Amino acid sequence: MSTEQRGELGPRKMAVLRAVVEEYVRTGEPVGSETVTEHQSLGVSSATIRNEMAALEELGYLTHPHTSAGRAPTDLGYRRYVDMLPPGRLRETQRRAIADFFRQTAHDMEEVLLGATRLLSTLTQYAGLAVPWPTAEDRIVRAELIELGSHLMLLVVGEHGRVYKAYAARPEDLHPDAPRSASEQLSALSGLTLSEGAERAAAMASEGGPGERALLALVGRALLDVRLRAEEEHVLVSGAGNLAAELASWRMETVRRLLEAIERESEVLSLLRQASVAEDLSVTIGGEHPSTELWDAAVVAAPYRSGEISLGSIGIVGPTRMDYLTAMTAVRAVARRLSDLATELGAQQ
Amino acid sequence: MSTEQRGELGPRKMAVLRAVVEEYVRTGEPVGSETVTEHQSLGVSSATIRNEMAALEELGYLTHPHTSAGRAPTDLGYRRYVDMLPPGRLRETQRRAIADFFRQTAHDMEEVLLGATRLLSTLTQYAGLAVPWPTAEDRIVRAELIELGSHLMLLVVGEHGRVYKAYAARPEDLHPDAPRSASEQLSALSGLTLSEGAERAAAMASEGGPGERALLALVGRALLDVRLRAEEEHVLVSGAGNLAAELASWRMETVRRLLEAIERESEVLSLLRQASVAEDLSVTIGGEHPSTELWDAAVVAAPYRSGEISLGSIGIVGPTRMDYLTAMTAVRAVARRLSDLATELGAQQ
DNA sequence: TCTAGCACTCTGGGCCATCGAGTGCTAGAA
DNA sequence: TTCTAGCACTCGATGGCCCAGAGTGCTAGA
Repeated sequence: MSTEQRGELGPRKMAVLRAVVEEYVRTGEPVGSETVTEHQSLGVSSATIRNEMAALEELGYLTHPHTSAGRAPTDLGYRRYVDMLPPGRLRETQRRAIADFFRQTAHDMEEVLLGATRLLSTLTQYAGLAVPWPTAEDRIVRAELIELGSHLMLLVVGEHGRVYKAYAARPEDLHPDAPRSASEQLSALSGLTLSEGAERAAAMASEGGPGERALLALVGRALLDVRLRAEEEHVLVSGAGNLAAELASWRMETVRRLLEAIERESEVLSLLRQASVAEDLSVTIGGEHPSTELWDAAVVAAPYRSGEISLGSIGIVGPTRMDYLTAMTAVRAVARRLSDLATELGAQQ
Repeated sequence: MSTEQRGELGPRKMAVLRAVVEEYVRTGEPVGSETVTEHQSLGVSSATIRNEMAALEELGYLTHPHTSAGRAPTDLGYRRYVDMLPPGRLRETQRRAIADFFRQTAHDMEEVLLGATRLLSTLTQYAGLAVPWPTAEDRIVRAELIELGSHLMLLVVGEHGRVYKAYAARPEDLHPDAPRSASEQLSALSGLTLSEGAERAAAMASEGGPGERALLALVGRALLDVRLRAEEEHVLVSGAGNLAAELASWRMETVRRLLEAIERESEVLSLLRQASVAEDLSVTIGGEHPSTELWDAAVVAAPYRSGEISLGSIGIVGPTRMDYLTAMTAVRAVARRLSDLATELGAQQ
């Protein structure tokens, strides 16, 4: 059994594949054997390269738009390329952009995340994405009931400064002191998770005095509502316009479907969720995506963590014809800095 | 001086202009005199229409891509068309979509707004926009200091349930009771605007005991910070993908620049800010926009109010070749419902 | 003032020849 | 065995050409 059949390419085939991918990404034109010989210093003639390219095509890594055209990578070719890619280094300007961003950043993780997607979209010229995992089991630091005219607002502050709100109509027969006394009782919820808090409030309602009973029951329901909404995930996006830019090669319809898929969130969400279990980077390319909307796109994502706990994923979407090296390097760097920040904040809090 | 020179078109010219616009919007093809005669029942021949069209071109309402092509509206032509357009009626499905949305809506205005842009984008197939005006003069309902590990968080609740956060490092020598006692003092800020609150906190700092002094000064600074950030405006967008869809006629570059301009916010912001002073609808078309990015786009926007106070603007962006009647009707209807909701909430609170 | 008729103009599409990039193959060199 | 030089071949892209058709502008007459 030859090494090729076992899926291991010889070093020269690798070099050729790499040259084709990089040249194709650069120019967008199918790459001919001549170009590869000029570009790479392999010390072999174009005829040899041609043979190698034919072999790579046979193996499914390259295609041929038509007989007399050069080769372009298939999704599988990109995959192979990505898998062999050694970690890259950031350009100085990029390094500085990242450092600047994390130097002047706020404490609010959600805000930082949005900024980080923007950072990624300018670093890579693709669209930046982020998904913070939902925090259904966030712990309550404070909970209180606030009167706003004819409504009551339940305000809950979670462990990391996250704020949750829920509204309810103010009961008709509310005693003026009731919100205050209920709020005092709510201090008992500190340290509980949202779900535990909801249960506890319900329990307190069945024990409490008649005046508080109604209010506490209401708080219990509101907390359940908060917990439900805290479970919802959503994707932060920046630089969607870049997708229309870089992708002059795409048809308008493709761009539309991609933008729609991103806005609909679900596809991207499940993708980034997968990324979060990955150790490091996760790259998915074209046909590897389950849904057709993303068949012309590639997603590079990485989890960010506080210590060992995965908090979410951050990454980019772009065309399959992507500068993977730059994209991967940038995503990796940003994810790492984000993890550092989250760990630092988490450890302190 | 003829009526035409005074800028008033005869009724037949109006009818022709209208027919050309609507046919062009429908098909995207330049419209010939024959088509207009078939389509409209004006009872005149195509030759007469040709004369009218030539006159309309002379007046700058129509153009001619080339000699043997039909006419397409200019920006000025669209403007004229929009100005003469009688208010339209919603289709039953649209009416229902709007009613459904406002029936099941939450109390949180920001959340409702985002939903409303989504609603508009599905109603019109263009991109939905909204800008809530900043609330630098929001009044403080509650302000408190919360300990989060090594940080302190200042949490401020505004009049309409808006929540503001600011973080500060926890002073080294903080007395365990200090945050609590400071929080108690902060109840004195209720009813003040954010700026007044900042001043007041600073004043309290200079009067208070040595333990509280530092904390209150910190609160004053944090409130200033909150106020600054509350002044920032930003645009909510939904359905950006629609822009790539409807606009198959556009070049990719145009779409990109438009999407970028939207994401950059500033252009759109100033546009919607103008809309907010308008009584009712404001429509800006193509070259009427100051910045070139929007020269192929039209924006339909309307303010929404609580009582007499303008709270922000909501609207859509699409191509100049837009179904203005549908767009205007939808924006008007949604803005009205939004005003009703805001008024209702505002009156209660 | 409107209409019928007609000559004129211009674009878009189909067709064709040409060009050239790039291939695949074969035969010979290393 | 592996590589290379050479060469015939393929096929899309490009540009010229022509024609049909849509739509105009104008003129003369109702």
